[in-house]
Amino acid sequence: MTEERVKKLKVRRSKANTRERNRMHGLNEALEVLREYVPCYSKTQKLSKIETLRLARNYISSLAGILKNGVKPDTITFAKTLTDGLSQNTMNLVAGSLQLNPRTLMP
DNA sequence: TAGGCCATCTGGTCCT
DNA sequence: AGGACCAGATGGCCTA
Repeated sequence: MTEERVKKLKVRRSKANTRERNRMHGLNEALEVLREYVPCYSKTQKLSKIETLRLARNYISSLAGILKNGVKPDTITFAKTLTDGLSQNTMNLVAGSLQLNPRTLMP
């Protein structure tokens, strides 16, 4: 491979890295917006990416259930649906935001 | 100190 | 040829 070719490939890789970085920043911005739409949003105690996605999924599921049945569940049932499959830490945050004792969400 | 989370780099694949 | 997207690897930081 000629020196010129190697140089060209390095430049191309460097540009690709920059684009990839920007792409991931865009993805993170979108995730940040999503964080604001799910319960227990906090600027100081941010949920992890995976927990944000799981909570969003549960939240959508809860809201869909309310629309389908036309009945609003009690707070504990609502909170249990929201925290299904989430970490203990996130459960505590959700419980706090709904002014519930975290113990009420224990399995 | 181990495990979780994250940012970044990288090579592969697909599309224009 | 070059850009977008993706998944794996790696190293740094934080916390239980």
